[in-house]
Amino acid sequence: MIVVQSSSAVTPQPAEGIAHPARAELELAAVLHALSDPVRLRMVAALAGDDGEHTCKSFDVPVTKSTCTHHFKILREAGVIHQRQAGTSRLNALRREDLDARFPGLLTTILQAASAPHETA
Amino acid sequence: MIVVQSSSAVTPQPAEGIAHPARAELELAAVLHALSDPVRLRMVAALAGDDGEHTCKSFDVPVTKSTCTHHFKILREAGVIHQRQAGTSRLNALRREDLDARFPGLLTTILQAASAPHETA
DNA sequence: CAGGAGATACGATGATCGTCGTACAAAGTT
DNA sequence: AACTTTGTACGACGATCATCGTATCTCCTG
Repeated sequence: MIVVQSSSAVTPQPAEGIAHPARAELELAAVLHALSDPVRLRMVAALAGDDGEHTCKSFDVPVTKSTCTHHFKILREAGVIHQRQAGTSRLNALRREDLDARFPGLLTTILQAASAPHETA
Repeated sequence: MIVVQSSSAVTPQPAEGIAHPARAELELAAVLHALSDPVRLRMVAALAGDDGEHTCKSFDVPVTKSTCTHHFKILREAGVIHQRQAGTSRLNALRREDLDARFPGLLTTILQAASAPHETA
């Protein structure tokens, strides 16, 4: 299962219909809303665990596939994650650089808060 | 169930009747949700401006009094603000200490993000 | 006491949300 | 080709939300 990645500048592919907001267009309210759901918070925490890309399947959340897709859409449209197609899978990655540039420290602080005692649910 | 109340005014609700969650009970998701509304974000930013207490009236938000009350309830129940009765007015204050203790840096970071360029709306 | 000011309570309404099931599409695998 | 895997699309549902208008309450002041 080797994914062939081009060595050239891949150009932030729109990937045929997967729309992502530009860095300058990230809205704080949207980001906070995206992170205000326990399921999504868990997803983001998992993504932040190792900065790699995760398939949708690799998340341990108590919802169905449909709901997962829905949550990923919210996260993507808020600019929290980036989605990239790779075969039958869709790889999800945290847009950490963009978020840090736009809202310095926000992501880190929220993830810390999320892993605080009594909040590990 | 029809209750005829207040005909002979008894035991009105003192300031103690306003319920606030304890520090240990603050939930991240609730806080993030409370702050994910532009109007509430503005209110909190105003409260953070000078750490004093603000009456409900003193906020410049484009909603009616009813809606204001609603937003304050959300903020209070999430533990973001503290409300205290003072005469006919209700004084609102940011629960900065509790928030900082529970979610270190969160409030500061969000407020910074809220006052970032392009987000000053 | 009567009136005004500050704020809540109580619907009501239209919008959005979180969840699901089913159906469908694309890319590997056998 | 047929099947499996991975994920989306489309409704649908109950729940919550943000907003408002109006009625009501409490306190202060004339």
